[in-house]
Amino acid sequence: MLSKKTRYAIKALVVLGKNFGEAPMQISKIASEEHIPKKFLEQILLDLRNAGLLYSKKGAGGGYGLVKDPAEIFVVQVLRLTGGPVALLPCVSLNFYQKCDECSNEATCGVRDVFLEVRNETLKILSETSIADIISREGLLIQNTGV
Amino acid sequence: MLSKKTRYAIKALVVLGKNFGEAPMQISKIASEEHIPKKFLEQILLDLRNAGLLYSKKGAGGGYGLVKDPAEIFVVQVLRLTGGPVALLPCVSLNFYQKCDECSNEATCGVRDVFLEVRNETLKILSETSIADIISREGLLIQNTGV
DNA sequence: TAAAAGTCTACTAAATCTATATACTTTGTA
DNA sequence: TACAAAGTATATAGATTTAGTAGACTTTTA
Repeated sequence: MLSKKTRYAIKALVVLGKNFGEAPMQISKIASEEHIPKKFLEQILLDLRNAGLLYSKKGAGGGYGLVKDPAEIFVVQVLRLTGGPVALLPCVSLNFYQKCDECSNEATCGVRDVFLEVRNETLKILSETSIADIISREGLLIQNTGV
Repeated sequence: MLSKKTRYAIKALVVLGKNFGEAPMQISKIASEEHIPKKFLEQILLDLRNAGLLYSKKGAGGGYGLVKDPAEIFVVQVLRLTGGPVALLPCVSLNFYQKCDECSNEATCGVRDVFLEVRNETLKILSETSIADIISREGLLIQNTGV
């Protein structure tokens, strides 16, 4: 399961993606629109800023904005920045690798092999899907459900 | 990430799968072979037994064994029995569904839509892969790595 | 110069996970 | 029949992680 942190980060980026090109957006606006605790969101946006995904502007009229086009920000990046490993086992994680301490031989572990396959499929989707894709999917879903 | 519980469960089933058709196998043997804390493994095997995957035999010469052929036990079942949801978001989980409390409209949520896709791919793999498959993969890996 | 808005660090409460402890029941066999 | 082997059941402790809160500080604009 993704942590709340990761989920909030994605949601915030989607909102900022819709706002791309406009004036920066305040934390409190994002927080209230997306029902995210403001203080928690502050920390998350700061992380994303320090990672170079967002710019920020202090003072009156300040806020946050995307540095890059939402089509160039991929979901997998957000997971990694917010500490959510893609893999289901530490021994198949690219960025959060750890040896399974109960496993005697990684190279011949059948369990690992299965979860390697899962990771590859997951990674494929998440590294091909951008914030812009999420936004356009929402458009399609709204059409299809007639909401 | 899968919990230790889930990982130990899969490992234990693989060992029992290799032993299928033989006399029941003791907890302590499985525990020492797979480097799993014995007391913890006891609980896990008991769960798997109560779920109908294993039979047990008390007393001297007792132990655990698979009820069904390892080819008929799928990884997805083990995840579910040991509380490891397949989905990365509660709102796309089939067996552990929960509404995202920050989400206003599930039907048109683009984030959800992406993780629905991830879940589908993951589910496909895990519900097609059996304990027997894991065992035969190990055989292949041993050949390929020349160990 | 006051208000708006982000920055930074620390802290806490709750939940969950992992593991251990203890006492009990059943079964086989010497 | 008694003892040892082995599973059953429940409780609990310790560690870690997660989610969220608090508060004091800095920058910017009007």
